[in-house]
Amino acid sequence: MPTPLTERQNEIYEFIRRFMRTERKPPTLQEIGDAVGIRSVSGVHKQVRALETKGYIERTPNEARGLSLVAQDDPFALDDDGVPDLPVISRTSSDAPDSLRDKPQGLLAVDPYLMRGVRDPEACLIARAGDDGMNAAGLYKGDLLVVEEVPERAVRNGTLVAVLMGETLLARRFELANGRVHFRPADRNYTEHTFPPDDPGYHVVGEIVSVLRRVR
Amino acid sequence: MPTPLTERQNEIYEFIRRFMRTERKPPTLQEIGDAVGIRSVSGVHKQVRALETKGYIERTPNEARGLSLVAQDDPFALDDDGVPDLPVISRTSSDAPDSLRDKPQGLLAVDPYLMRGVRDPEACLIARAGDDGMNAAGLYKGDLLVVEEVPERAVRNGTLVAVLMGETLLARRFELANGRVHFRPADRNYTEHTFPPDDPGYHVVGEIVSVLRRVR
DNA sequence: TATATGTGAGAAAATTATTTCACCTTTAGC
DNA sequence: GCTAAAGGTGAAATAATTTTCTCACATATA
Repeated sequence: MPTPLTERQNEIYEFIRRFMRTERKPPTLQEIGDAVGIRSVSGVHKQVRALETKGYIERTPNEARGLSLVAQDDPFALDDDGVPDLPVISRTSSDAPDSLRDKPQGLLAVDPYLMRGVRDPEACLIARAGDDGMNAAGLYKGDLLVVEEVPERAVRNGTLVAVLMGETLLARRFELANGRVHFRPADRNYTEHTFPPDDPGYHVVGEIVSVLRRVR
Repeated sequence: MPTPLTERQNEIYEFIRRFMRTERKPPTLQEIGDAVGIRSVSGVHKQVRALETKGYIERTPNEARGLSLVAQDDPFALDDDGVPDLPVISRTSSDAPDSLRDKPQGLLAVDPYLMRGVRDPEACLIARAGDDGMNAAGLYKGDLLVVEEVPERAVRNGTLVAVLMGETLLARRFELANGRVHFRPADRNYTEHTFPPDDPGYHVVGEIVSVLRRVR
């Protein structure tokens, strides 16, 4: 995900997730404070606002328990009937790119119809688009991208891929030309990234299979 | 199985379940009242207390959103908690607009996360966008639109709607101005449609909740 | 006529979110 | 060593919300 959390912020974020899973509702500010040891609500309020601005939670003003996890951890534990649950992934600075699945933020059920052409459903995961560089191709920042993990050498030329640049995950068109790897945005305002193959500056997660987006 | 519920009580109980599934938190008394049509909180309070004494829910006194569902013997009561399958609809010339659900093309599982804000998941269906008039808003021809069926008078101004024009289903922005209904495309190359209300030339299916698209 | 059930207005009581002010620690820069 | 900025903590008061309570009325049924 975008900005990394401080140790304290992560402690609070983890508590919120645990609480929602067991209690089936979001905690209040003082419940958070009691749990992590902050005696004053305003202290909690500040922390929670930090989580919000960093994009980890969403809040509804003036509403009791008015917060929700952004990556939608599923506290209601869906159990499925043939519909695969894919892990929603995010990344913090300390994670290695190839251990993305280790701590999924949550699970999202995806109908097999939206995974047509996938060779291995087990290799699929969901990531959020980190910028608007592919708007002209119909992909927007925040979109949930269903991605099939594929080693870079197996990526077909010209396909849409999810690629990690540092800590942000981007959707781009993958092109290999003249021994160089190009990541092409659909929008002229965004710059194309070019690397020698296997440069540590990027990490191809896989090919984009489908897109899910909440409209309202 | 405990005491049976009256019709009204069941209506309220069902609302609570739907709400908790899509919003991931219990509703407040006024949210319940607004939804089922009880103008006074005390009225709702009484109803909710009845649900509690009959053993359908549990409550924590003085706590905001302090209610939780009690698992019933009936396995479907709490735990149809699976992923809802929505009908995918299309239209042929002979169908009446309001019988869309009668012959669904198929079913598609949609995670509740993609139905946030929906009042009634039962009223949701999936339709395909029939043209590229909303490309600039990120909707493309062939996209699967998750739509909450809503009577036209309940559509909020400025929302994205799915509307039938003859036999094609379009995504458009709905605007009611000067006693006329406007369907605005996002793209200048497409013409805006304007009608007097309830003109037979169009049929509003409902509000667009989310978008699903296969990329490859 | 009782009795049970459902509805509702209005206000009090309790909880919850927000704001204001202040202080402490760490870190980077000079 | 000093200073500024950023991150974290906390007390206290206010604002908004949510729950709870008190009263009343209407309808159906035994």
